Amino acid sequence: MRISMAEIARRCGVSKATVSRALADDPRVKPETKEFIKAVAKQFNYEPHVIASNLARRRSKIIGVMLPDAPRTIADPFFLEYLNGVSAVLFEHGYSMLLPQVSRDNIAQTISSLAARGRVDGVVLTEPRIDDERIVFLQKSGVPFVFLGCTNSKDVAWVDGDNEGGAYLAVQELFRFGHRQIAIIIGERGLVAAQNRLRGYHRALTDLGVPLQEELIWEGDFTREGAYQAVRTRLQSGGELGASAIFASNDLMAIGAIQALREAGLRVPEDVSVIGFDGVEVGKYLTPPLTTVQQPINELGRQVAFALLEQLEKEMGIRQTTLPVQLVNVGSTTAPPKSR
Amino acid sequence: MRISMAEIARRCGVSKATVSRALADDPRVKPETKEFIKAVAKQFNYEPHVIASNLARRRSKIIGVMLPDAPRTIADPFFLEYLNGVSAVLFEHGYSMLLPQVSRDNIAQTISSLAARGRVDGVVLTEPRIDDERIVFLQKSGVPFVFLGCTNSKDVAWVDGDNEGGAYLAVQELFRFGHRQIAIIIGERGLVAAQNRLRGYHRALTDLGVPLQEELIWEGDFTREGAYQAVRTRLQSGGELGASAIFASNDLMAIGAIQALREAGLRVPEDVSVIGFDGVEVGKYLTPPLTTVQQPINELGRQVAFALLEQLEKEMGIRQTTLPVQLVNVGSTTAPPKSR
DNA sequence: CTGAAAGCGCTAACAA
DNA sequence: TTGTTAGCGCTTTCAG
Repeated sequence: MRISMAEIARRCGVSKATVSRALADDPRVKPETKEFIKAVAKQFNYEPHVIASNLARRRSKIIGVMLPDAPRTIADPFFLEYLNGVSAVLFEHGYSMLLPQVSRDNIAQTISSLAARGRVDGVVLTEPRIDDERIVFLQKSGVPFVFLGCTNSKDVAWVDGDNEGGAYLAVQELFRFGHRQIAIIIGERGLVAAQNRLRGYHRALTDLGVPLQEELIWEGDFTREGAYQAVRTRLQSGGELGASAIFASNDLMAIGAIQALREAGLRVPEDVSVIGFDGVEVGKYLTPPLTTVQQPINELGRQVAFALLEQLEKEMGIRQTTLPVQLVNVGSTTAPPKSR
Repeated sequence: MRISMAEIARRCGVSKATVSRALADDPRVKPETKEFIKAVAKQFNYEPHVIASNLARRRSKIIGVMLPDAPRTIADPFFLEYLNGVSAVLFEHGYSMLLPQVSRDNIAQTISSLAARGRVDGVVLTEPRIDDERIVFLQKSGVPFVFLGCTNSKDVAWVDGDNEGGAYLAVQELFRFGHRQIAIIIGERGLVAAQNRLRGYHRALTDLGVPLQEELIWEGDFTREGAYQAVRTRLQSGGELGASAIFASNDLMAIGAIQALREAGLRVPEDVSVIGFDGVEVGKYLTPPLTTVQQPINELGRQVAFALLEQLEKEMGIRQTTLPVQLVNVGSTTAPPKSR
């Protein structure tokens, strides 16, 4: 227990109110008094009690940050880079992050205790699902919130990379290389992002005049293991992949796919081309580096934070932002199809 | 603004105190009253105001978590896995995490505002430096704290992997493969972990009767770029590496080293063997998977949290724990030296 | 420019 | 078993 504001006030011969104002640089305090108080505070190493201050102010200066469930989070470097962007902006503005533990089956409870009065000033969420139930809870609670990833609900703030456009780019690039049998490993159905990337794939093929083939749409769940299994199964059963190129809906799945291909003796990109989505650091560590649709991951985090702060501090309306994506490392894990 | 405890009390025709007790399951409250109050609270969707409650209780139920500076954090997947372990345990016990932004030059300020009365109940820190100045600040502040990584100060709680032993294992394994020219890429000098891994390297060579060679100790900083440059420089200047095997003090550096080697046309492990340290997920994604000294990363996080909770809740003394490490993927990026 | 006083919403003696 | 009474440490009207 260290010194309190009351104590400082006593030692300065002024009231608590004056100390409070002086430390907040309120212009109504006489300069000399202010200097004096500040000096005394420094001398005693006074630090205001944030909790009490927040209680009086009716705010917490804490933002709740919801990441996907544990298994995804730990495996996906995307979220670390994202988190870094979020936290950088939040801290610049004096906010701290609260990372609650969430599991799929107690969403309602997590949300409501997170959004409980006074606990957090706002919430940022990731990976909206189609008709995400969290949205209802949050709107009811009245706590401002922003999603990383576009939602299909109106009146919800979000920031997202151009999922559909990115997928389109990837498929187009594979087509340019000469591929006509292009498979997609989709992400967990139910996630808006997975849906949009699939839509980009569809649109590209249609525009390019390539007939859609249901058997080239492979189920994945955004994890490396999922994609690994998806590819492995195909190679084991038929022996033939049926595709000369694979567009994986995220980098982790691209990595899993590549592993499965190599284990089966297939070379990347000589035998099969692979493109990922996200542009995580890890992709650069591979040999060769992963060809992928790069999202500005860190910037996504920053923008999410900004969007929330605008709601909190500037009382601006909700904002929906899409950031551009770009293809990187073209020709690294991509090449023309093997001629027969 | 939702309903308050006073309001619930009024509606139940009891005092705030009784409501408070009822909701805390205090046995002194008559069962019927308790049930009734709980029912009313539920009906109104009452959530206690955590901040106020904590103010009254003189605790925050928040733990400050200090990670290394931003550039390291973002690049090193180790910390995400670690963080997951920490947070899991903390949340099981009702604590939240606060991740402050830290930079090397405002450590004093960060620590003191973090440890300021009431803000956090305890702090967990990573990567102790030799004679770490944070320790002094923390001890002065009186806030309980635990380090991930052993310190050279007495009376400090910490949890660590067996750095020296792990390094010893790695070198021993390379020796078994027949290597005699074993280089080490060390971590940032000043970090206790870097020092201990180097010590293990020394001890192993000495025990194995291999003469120490200063020119086989390469400077690194625990980043991929640092190790990449370290290896690259060597290959460019002399052309000869001077080593048939490399022990990198962490996985990220092993990855950087491998990149530099491959760019120079050297194969891993046929031409040069590489062993890392940590056992991060990413290592498994490489082709071939990285041979490394695996630490129980998630468990390290859990133990750090437990050690702190013991101090907080059980008033147990400080605890120092070392967890075992093990070599994994032997023969993956390691092989006998090339015969000439 | 400064102070007094009234809370913020809850907990915890101490009484009853 | 319950209520009363003080706070927790700070901010913020409202007077002066």
